[in-house]
Amino acid sequence: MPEPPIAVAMSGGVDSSVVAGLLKRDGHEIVGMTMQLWNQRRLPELETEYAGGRCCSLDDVYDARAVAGMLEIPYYVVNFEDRFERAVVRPFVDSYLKGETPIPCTLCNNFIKFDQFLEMADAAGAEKIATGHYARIGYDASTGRWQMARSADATKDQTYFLWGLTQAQLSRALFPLGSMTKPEVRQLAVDLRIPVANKPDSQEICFVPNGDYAGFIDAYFREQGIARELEGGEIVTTNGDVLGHHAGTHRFTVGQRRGLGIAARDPLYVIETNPSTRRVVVGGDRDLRRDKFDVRDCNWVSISEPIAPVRAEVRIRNKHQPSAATVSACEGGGASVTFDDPQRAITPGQAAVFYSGDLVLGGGWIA
RNA sequence: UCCCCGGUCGUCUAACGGUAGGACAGCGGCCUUUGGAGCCGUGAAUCGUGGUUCGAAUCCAUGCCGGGGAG
Repeated sequence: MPEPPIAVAMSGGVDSSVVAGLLKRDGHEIVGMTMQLWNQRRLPELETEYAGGRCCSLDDVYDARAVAGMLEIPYYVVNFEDRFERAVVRPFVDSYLKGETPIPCTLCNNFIKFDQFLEMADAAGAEKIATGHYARIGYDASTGRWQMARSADATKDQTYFLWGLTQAQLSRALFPLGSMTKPEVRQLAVDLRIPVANKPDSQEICFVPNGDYAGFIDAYFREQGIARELEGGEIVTTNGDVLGHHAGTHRFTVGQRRGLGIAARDPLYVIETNPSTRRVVVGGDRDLRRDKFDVRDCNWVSISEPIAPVRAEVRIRNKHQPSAATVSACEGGGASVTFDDPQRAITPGQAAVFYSGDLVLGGGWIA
């Protein structure tokens, strides 16, 4: 009885190509799939001549197909554009207009890569899916839970974007790169004769080609034919003194320094954005620090929802050094978090991920 | 109309008569599978005109502009 195939999500980049190569080398039956998530030509006004390093470009599909061909595995391009727009792009836009700062990568993981892609794997007869994410998954027989831990390569760890995965999703996911370092992966790519071994890592929001997310939001609204009223407003201090004007609160996020255009004795940072008053509040570095905040829609990963407050190291942005805190789960699936020491720029819409050492306890959305 | 005070990078602000410097803002790069942050680099000024002086942002005269004053 042959084992069912493993569906490998192949972006055309080094990491997922190595995953496919590794599993193939180890004798697994695999099927390669590339998710088509966004048509880069949809908003032509955002086109740049520099097209590398983002998902769903024709070059990336070409690369993925070439790797699959070299490995002699079945390969499909699956079109998830509708779902991607509904579950990722629109929430991303709405979030900014609400004065938040979204994380599209986490939504994409929750609703695309570990949801619709699993359905596609079912259709291909695959029980497991494998991706090039840097994180570790394990099963704890004593609690009966799937656990997630930070990757061996701390600099590449992606658990900040994966905290939303459910037990059901984790039970079917394989992260073969979680115990490797990036240099090892690149070396492996050479050893396995993967043609994209030297391709640069992707970065920035995959559906925003030039890094100008505000420009994307504007272009998206124009494409949808939705006219927006004037969005400019005042830039004010925490005391309400007007220092200047801006062209839309969605162009700012908490902690932001550049782009304010206001000269002061010391640097000014965005403290909060308020779409209803169209005000952007600015202040000094010390005005950014807070120790207490709430999260909503928690997902508990390696442990079940705790009844008593738990001590944890909490990360509030991808490259944030997790910092000691107490986390108390609340009614309704949220939690309140209190850092031992105040942290800078705790931003609504971003995620807070709770760790115990390398173990991902869970996470939630900052309210 | 008269009398004071003051005019330096985009902004704020330094410089015994001796290379006009800094901060903030801007711009560029690095970093980064979110947005920020951070780091590195970079352009940019003595209100005009005369004069004194080896040498003027600095001293003198005058004009212009801004603020304040017994009309």
